[in-house]
Amino acid sequence: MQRNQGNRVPLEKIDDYSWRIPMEAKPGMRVPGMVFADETLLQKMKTDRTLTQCMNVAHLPGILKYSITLPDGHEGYGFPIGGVAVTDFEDGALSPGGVGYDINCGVRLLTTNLNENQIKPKLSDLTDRIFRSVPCGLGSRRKDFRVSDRELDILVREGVPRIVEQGMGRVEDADHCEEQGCMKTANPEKVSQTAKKRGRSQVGTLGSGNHFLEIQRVDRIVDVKVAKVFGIDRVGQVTVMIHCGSRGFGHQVCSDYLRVMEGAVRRYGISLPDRELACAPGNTREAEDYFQAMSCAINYAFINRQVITHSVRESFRQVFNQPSEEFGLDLVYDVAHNIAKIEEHVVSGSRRKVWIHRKGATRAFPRGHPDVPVDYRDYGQPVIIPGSMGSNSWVLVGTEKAMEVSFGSTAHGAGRMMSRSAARRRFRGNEIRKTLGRRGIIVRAASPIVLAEEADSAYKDVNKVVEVSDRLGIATRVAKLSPMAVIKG
DNA sequence: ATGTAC
Repeated sequence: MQRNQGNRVPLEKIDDYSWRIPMEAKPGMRVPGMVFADETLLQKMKTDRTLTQCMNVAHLPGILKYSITLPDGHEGYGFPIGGVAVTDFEDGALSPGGVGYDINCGVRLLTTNLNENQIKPKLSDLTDRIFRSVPCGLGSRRKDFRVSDRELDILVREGVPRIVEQGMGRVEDADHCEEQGCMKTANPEKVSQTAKKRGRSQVGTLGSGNHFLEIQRVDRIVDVKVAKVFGIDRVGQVTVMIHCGSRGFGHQVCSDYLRVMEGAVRRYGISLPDRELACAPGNTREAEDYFQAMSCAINYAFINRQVITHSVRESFRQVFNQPSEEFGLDLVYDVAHNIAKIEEHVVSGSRRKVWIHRKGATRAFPRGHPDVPVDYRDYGQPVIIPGSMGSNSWVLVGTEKAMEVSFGSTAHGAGRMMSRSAARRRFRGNEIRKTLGRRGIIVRAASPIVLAEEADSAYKDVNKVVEVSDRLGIATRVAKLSPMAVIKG
């Protein structure tokens, strides 16, 4: 049963990949909506509340220019997943729903100097070893790495550099993370004890759902020059991709502050079309507290991916009996795709400080931007887009066009097409495993149910999503990756 | 996404 709510949302076609929802579509909209998609992806958005939610977001106090839905957009909590909302820094809204429950869910990519044929004899052993050392699945905990409340406070305040100091990484890793792996605005005093308790035993765990760890091969190089700068120089080269977030810690921070924001909505008399958009003006205590707590969760996800990276490097060392540096295993980049930050953008011709919410959206800053790591400054930031299980993933590069039309942002992945429950009814985990096996892909999963929920055909085609980004020019294609082994929650 | 619940 589909509600087809989106059919009632008026759309004006601007070009083949851009559609405007006019301000007149719904009373109370402060700006138009802007949907970046091709005809096919747009049709998919009409089967759920995506377009309605895009319109709802346009009601946020202080929202600027337009409410953006990206090609992978689908229905989420209040805001669509695959969306960008920018508000005025002084009195514009900051909203937990615009970030999502999995704060700083994100992706990092490691390159190796191995070719697929060199890794194949050891692939099964390597996958097993990683699967054993990185706990995955719902509620998974790390037995060999637990921290006290005091240590957790230090970790979430200091982020990746702290983990590196503890011997779980290389000094250069931090430079290849968004925010250098640490939001300086993190303040653990604003995080509840419940969140900390949940977080103590989950640093270095993968989680469940669409999270995964893959050993991949380079399938195709589109932009040879930029690929080389990112450390990708040949088809068949082996890479490792880690996709996960802030686990129970971030989830609890989101829940805690959604409640705070519901109070703020009443206190400041904010009128919204959906209570799931709960927010506070940026210059209030509530917004500041959320930002400081969310910054801790952002750092939590960064260190989570850093500790997992360490486990991957250790697994390579053990399986091949050589130091991991021998294989490269360099960090290309670590991107966040569920995050709110303070940035500067040009709006109506003038430069201003704003709150930016990227929910299921990847930053795509161009060459020359000071926030792009020095190693990539002349080319643009690496944009890493994970596919669904068994499908391709992509590396793109940020552009000036993204700064002009999407506040320096692009899509974040395939985006669901079928609900989890529908996928469970339609597919069997073991069948999915066999299908992947026939394609030569090794699968290790904590639960067969998750395999069914995450079946590739429950998702949109990531290649199409990436194609729209490339055609629009809001991040252009660099290299296509395909899985050799996949570890799932 | 998440110790499937105020």
